[in-house]
Amino acid sequence: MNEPPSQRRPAARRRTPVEPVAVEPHRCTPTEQRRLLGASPFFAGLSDAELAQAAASFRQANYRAGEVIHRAGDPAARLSIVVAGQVKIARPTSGGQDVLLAIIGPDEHFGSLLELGDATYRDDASAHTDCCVLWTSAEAFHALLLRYPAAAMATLALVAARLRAAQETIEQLSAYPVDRRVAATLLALADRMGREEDGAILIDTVLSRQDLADMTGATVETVSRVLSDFRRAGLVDSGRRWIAVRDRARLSELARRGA
Amino acid sequence: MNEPPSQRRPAARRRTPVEPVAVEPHRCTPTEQRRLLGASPFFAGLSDAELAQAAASFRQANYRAGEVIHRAGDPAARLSIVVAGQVKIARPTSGGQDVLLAIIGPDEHFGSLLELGDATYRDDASAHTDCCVLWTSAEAFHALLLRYPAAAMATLALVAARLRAAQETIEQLSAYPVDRRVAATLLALADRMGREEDGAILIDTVLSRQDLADMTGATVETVSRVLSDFRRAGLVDSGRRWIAVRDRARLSELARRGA
DNA sequence: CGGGGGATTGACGTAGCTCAACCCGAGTGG
DNA sequence: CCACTCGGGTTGAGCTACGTCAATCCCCCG
Repeated sequence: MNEPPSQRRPAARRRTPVEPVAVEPHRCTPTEQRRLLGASPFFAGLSDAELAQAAASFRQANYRAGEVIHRAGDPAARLSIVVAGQVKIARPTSGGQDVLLAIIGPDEHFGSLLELGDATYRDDASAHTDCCVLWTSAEAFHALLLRYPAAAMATLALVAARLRAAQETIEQLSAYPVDRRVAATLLALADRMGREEDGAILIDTVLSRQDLADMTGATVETVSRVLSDFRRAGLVDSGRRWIAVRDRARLSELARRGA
Repeated sequence: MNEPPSQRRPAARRRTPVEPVAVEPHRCTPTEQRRLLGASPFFAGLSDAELAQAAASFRQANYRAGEVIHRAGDPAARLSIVVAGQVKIARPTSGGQDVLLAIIGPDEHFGSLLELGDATYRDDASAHTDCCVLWTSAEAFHALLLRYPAAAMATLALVAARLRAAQETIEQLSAYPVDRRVAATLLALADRMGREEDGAILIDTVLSRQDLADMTGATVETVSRVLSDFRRAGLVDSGRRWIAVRDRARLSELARRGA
């Protein structure tokens, strides 16, 4: 104890704790591709031969953080599965602000299900981190689902899970004030991509106030105020583009029953 | 012309125009049941033999308007397909208010997809009108989907459509003021269950201000004010538990670009 | 004809948005 | 290695859309 003051970090540590996650644009071999697809929920349980066949219709694409993958209004041609990194799905609104609908991680899909019957994408997709995706045409994916019922069931499960999450969001937006929505969003993020970091759960992705605002239907300023309150109350720890949950129990209490 | 004044209806006609839709609790025969299932998107294209087999796992239930079908928190056991009438899916919130997630009509499903992995229902379901549903256990439905890939694809399409609708709602709640949300909701309702009624599109179901408020994340009072404005502007016509769209074009303009 | 539930309207309070100033940590180029 | 810059974050001071509370109205039913 009695460390030199220069070594002690302030009550709320404001320096970036980790973050600079860089996925080097790996180019995977066909074998690697097959392995990745086989490990994804979509094609789990396929035989090697089937897997090879399925994998044949996929191509690979790498994106740098921030790069646009497609824009709302573009012809909806592709179905993509994220292999590494994260993809941000945001819906532009007529007011200019964006609504952040999802951050898609490994083994999750985005893009066009033929089932949706969409002629064009409704959302912007961009690389939230450096990332690598496998993609195929909407038609080819449809054909795969018809051919491998297990894949169709897996897709159904994933879409159903998203529907459930969307309904949760609707409930929140309809019925709860901003602080509760922020709390709930932080908890969800911590569960999906939290990492233990000396006593707190660090949300292991770059996350700006703007992102959080777009996720909760609030403004940057309001989110900033809410986070300041949370920080003062010892619920979270936060800095430039990072947030850690410090007191999960109390935050969860707040998310469920309000301040 | 020059009708006796007693015969002329006021500018905004306030008497119930139609509404009292009563579905007499019909009890359908097994044959009838099979026909209905065969006509539904789920089991379209099955052979007669397959259809008979699928239909065997379904039972029938009739409810009177207002009757509770299941409550949030009940063990999630059933998957139901609406045959006639409408079912209201509402999520109770911790503040006591309800969020109206959907009004389910004929050939649509509600309840538990096994895929969701829910142990309990998350929503209340109640008969919005007198209605008739065919139901089966979540497990049996799951088995049917595995057995008939076409049914799985149809279910996927329906769930995907709901996801799209939910995302639309999230966009609205996040980014647009109440009047636009109400306008958009009225248009959607008019499209789904509108009926031509002397120059206007009557939304052909009982619809209270409270229902509309629960659909748009607003309060009864606000919705009432918005509707009064719409009525004064000649956009809609409304009365006790009914609404008709009088000027679709302008209402749609308002829904897209704001007042 | 009376009762009751839905609807309307008004007065008022406030959560959260807007606008604006300012701060600060992290790259960047000299 | 330092100074500059710039994007992200914070904080404050109004303003307003919408919620709350409350009174009144008016269909529709018994």
